[in-house]
Amino acid sequence: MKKEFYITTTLPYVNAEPHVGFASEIVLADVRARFERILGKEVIFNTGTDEHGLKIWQKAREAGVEAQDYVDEYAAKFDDLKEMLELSYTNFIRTTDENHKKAAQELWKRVDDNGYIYKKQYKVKYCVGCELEKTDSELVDRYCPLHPGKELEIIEEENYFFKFSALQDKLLELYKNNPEFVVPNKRFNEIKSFVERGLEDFSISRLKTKMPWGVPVPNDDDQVMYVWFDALTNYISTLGWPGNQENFEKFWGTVDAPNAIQIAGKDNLRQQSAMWQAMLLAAELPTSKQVFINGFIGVDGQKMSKSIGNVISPTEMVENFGIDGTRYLLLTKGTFGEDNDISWEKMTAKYNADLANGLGNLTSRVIKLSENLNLEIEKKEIIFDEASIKLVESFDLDKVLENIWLIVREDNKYIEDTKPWELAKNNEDEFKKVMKKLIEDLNFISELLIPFMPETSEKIKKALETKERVILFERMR
RNA sequence: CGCGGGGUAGAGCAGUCUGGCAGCUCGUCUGGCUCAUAACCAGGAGGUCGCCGGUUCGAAUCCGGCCCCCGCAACCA
Repeated sequence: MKKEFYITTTLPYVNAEPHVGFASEIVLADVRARFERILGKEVIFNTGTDEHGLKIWQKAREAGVEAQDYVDEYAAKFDDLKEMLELSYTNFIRTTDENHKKAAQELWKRVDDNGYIYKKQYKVKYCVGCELEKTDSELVDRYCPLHPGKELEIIEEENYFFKFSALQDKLLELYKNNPEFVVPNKRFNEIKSFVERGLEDFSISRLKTKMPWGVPVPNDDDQVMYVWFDALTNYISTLGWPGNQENFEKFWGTVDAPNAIQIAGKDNLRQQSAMWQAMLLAAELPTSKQVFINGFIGVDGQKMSKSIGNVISPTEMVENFGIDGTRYLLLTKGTFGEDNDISWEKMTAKYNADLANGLGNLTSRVIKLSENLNLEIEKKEIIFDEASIKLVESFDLDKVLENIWLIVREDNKYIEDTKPWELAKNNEDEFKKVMKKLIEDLNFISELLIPFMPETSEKIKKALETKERVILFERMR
């Protein structure tokens, strides 16, 4: 079995505060990364920030600051997530990093050398009122929603295009040869039918005079790369590609044995499982091994949005539930790949039931009962069984946690049945026997929790050692 | 006939691929317990599985039709 493991999240675009959907994505990746380390793999866990493009350029100008200063500030905010959610990522790539820009240019050259890039007239609709380009999807009734009735101008400019259409067969072959290339299956079906319907080439550059905030196109001073082409390259630039070929093959893999696991939200299905793979194929590089597509998070049945005012941020969650509480809630909010629904009310209920009353209270009970005992504990070596490993590999982490919580229930019942507080008074031997099982179970739980809730795992171990009472999760009103 | 997802107990969901007693968590009701974070344990109530039809010994599950809700519709992270 290969000893190296590679996983990457998508790179969030730095024009807003970190979104809880991204927090969920990166926590899932974190658990997987920690898990693979336990299995003895050398892990590269990549994340970072996507920092080029029109929106950022505009925002920086509005704020009256240099674009680089603007993205520096935001990139730091995203890097803060590491501490906030106790993440174990090894790489944090920024698309404004010099080595990344060079990699993006090299990828461009290879795609170009293989004949997949050409120049074409590109028509854009331009709203004079906003002084902005508008896409069809932004229009309402053929007009700009901010300036209804005002005819849009058609501007033509020459852009570079990527021959996405020429990669259709290769993509379909990739999908055919890898029946689990995209998970869950329904998303795989979606992208397959999208590709089968036929692909259109897309523009991958912008005129520098209009939008200079991007990676310069090789051998053309007038154009910069369109943000997607640049940003997607991060997954390999983070490995030192193209300079460090050895590292690249070790982690990203080879054409015969791809090794990269990607995780993304469903809004990224096309970009990650079709566009990016097509770019790799065009450059004759190995594709990803597997792309996991997560659903969206809604609040009380509604879309989470600023205009509705129901946004739940990861920062607020950590303030309320702590690091591991937040990790637990994000991991157990529902089935991977489905849209999940959250709310403060539901999260508080789950937090109280599972963490405070469940694991937390059990720990208190056991610690208190074992206060005056000195027992030899058998440390269990086995961490996860085959079934659990399978669940982790398909990101069904909620089910793994559910199984761990079965032990919590079982032990609560065991305490109820054996009444150790009575045994302590009249049956020393039996008391020791009962406590031995409970302590071993709790120790076992703490082992199992390492990838999911590293801090809690440590706290339980420490409590078992020192016999000092500990409130793992304060009950909420 | 644009593409896709969903409709299962008061709430949130699993189960549908591969047909076999309708399940989980929360809430609720009743009882028990006192080691523990007003925590814990047991038992109960609660569902025409969106609707109609078909296949089958048997359908939440397979097939056909319909209704309702929600995303996306390509260069938008």
